[in-house]
Amino acid sequence: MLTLPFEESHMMCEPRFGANHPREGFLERLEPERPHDPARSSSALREAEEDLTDREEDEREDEHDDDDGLPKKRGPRKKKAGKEKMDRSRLRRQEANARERNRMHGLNAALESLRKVVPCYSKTQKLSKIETLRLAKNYIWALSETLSAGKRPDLLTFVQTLCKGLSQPTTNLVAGCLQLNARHFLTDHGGEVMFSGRSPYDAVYSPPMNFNGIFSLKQEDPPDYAKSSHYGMRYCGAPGRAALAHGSMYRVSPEARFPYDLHVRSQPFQAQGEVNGSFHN
DNA sequence: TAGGCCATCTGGTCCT
DNA sequence: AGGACCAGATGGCCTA
Repeated sequence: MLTLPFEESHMMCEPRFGANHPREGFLERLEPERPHDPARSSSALREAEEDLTDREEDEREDEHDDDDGLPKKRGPRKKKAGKEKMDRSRLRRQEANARERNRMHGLNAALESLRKVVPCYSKTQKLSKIETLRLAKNYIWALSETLSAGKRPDLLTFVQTLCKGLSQPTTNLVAGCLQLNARHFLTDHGGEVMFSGRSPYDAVYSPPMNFNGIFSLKQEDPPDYAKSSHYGMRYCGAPGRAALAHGSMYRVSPEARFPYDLHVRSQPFQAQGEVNGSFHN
């Protein structure tokens, strides 16, 4: 791990802190208001130790300067200047690291909020970053398709769209969230989700939970979705049945009932324009 | 134990 | 000059 910038040798030794070297205060000055993170704390502490060790060396040098009251030149000034430059460079690096951490934390926070508005959010079984982005893309696409069609999609088509390009575990998770049997989906090499050929309605539809308007089922969840999300899918009834072309890519007749109502802020949306407007708000 | 995922550090590049 | 952004490297953790 490249976590030992510049000189490392002193870090292998016992820290030489005196009782009057407040580490914590220094750390707080370095990176204020960060949530506790063991890994991060250790690295920050390491950085702080480096810095404090350097300062202590400076102070020790200064102690020898005034034995006879005259300022003594100890060692080349050039070296001191170089050391100051190095200290400054190191400090800037530490500050840059802190900014980078904060930036990544912001990115992760945004990703977490995205997780909460795509289907199948779970605190305990979090989607990976890449799967979250893929699922979000598919979700937007699926909703757009639904709007364009102007009618309810069938569940399996919807899930099929959701699962395009997702890994098998995530596909299973999505199918599980939607109370579908994942056996009915096959994934080809291109990541396209195919139906195996069995009737989708062989799958058991146990009553999905209405999760405050979000299309996230069977998951434990904070109850503030209705507040935080604009769009959701609400389960509204038992699915109909549709004929399948046996052994072919799964298609469902348009008459098949989709067991969900699309809702915008708990109101059935009427037009795509409204949705687009809301998105841009 | 290998592989996936993640957090962090780091140096480079671009922009203000 | 300094901050934001990015990608590569690295090591830790977890799971199959």
